Amino acid sequence: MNNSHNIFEKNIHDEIIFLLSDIGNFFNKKGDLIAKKAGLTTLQWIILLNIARDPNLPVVKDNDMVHPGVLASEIAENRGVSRANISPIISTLIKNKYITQKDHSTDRRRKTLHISQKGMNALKSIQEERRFLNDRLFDSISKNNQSILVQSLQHLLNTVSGFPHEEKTDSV
Amino acid sequence: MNNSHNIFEKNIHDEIIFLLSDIGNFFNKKGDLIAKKAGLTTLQWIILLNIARDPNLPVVKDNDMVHPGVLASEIAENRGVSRANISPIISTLIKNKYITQKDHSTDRRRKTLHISQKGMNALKSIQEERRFLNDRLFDSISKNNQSILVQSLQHLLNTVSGFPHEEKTDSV
DNA sequence: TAATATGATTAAGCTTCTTAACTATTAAGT
DNA sequence: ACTTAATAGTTAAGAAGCTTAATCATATTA
Repeated sequence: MNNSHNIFEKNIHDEIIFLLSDIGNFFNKKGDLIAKKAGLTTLQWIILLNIARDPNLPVVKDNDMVHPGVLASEIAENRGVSRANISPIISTLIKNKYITQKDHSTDRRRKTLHISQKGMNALKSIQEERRFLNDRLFDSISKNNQSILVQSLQHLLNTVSGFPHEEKTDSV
Repeated sequence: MNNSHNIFEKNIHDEIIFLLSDIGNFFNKKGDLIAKKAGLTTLQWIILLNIARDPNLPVVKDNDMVHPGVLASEIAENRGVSRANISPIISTLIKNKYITQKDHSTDRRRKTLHISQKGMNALKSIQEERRFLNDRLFDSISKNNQSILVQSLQHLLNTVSGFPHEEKTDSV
């Protein structure tokens, strides 16, 4: 085997990053297939989950106490994408009756988003299939390692996204 | 707080999936910024790493013993994407002298890909910046948890990608 | 030899994402 | 109070990554 051109060292950090990138890509593609059965694209589905406040989503902020419903800008912030990216998808979801839009009570720039019964039904049908696949996926990873996984991933996401100013972080 | 519309249960598997998806997306975007400094898109960079055989990439197959260099179809398989997706990017990389292409010794359908000095230099400059960021990123995750992370992620990737026929898998 | 499979490419089109420009409304500064 | 800033949302134009289908050349197999 000729490895003379291989200047790279084995490095566990790089390895983890590449694994995360590949797995993320895979789930985004696989999500496509499942969501498509309910007539949604992956993004539409994720946005719908945000509006329905799925408790398993990594959430930056939950303003349910401040106002009922969800703002497009809050979804964009949670997803780490631009508002411009969310906007046309919201329009489609409204047009297809998965969600409704209301005027904010005091701030007329804002429009709050609310999931409809049809949207809820779509999420439920997707959820069933997902739950089945996911549970099988984690079958052979121990409970203990699953909880280490969650902690480490939350820590990584917090570090790379919203909180670059954090000086002290808990070790995991 | 009004949670009457929240029919979803807290579920660690869903939580992990969403975290993986978000983190994957983030790294793909962040990779963009770093790769761009070397004049590459994320995909170009990943493909270049495949051709240079970075040992940290999750690899399905390494055919270095079968033939020197890398085939476009091997890269597509490793990345889990179609050959059609890879093709124009290979052309660009050749045009920009990051890689070279040679005829396969015995099979004239095949074209083997080889990284050039310019390609190697680009990878080195990207690598430096990445190494610095990555090491900081994992600062507060213990060595032990890092190795659990690698094992679990490898297991997940193997399960979801190439090996759906596997009946028995090692517990991690 | 004929049918089939493999490797690579091209064309057309979809989804996700971006930045920039725009409107409307609210908040802040002086 | 009045001008300036920031915030919420939309739209337009375009880049990147992906797909399937069609095509061509070469290899394999039956």
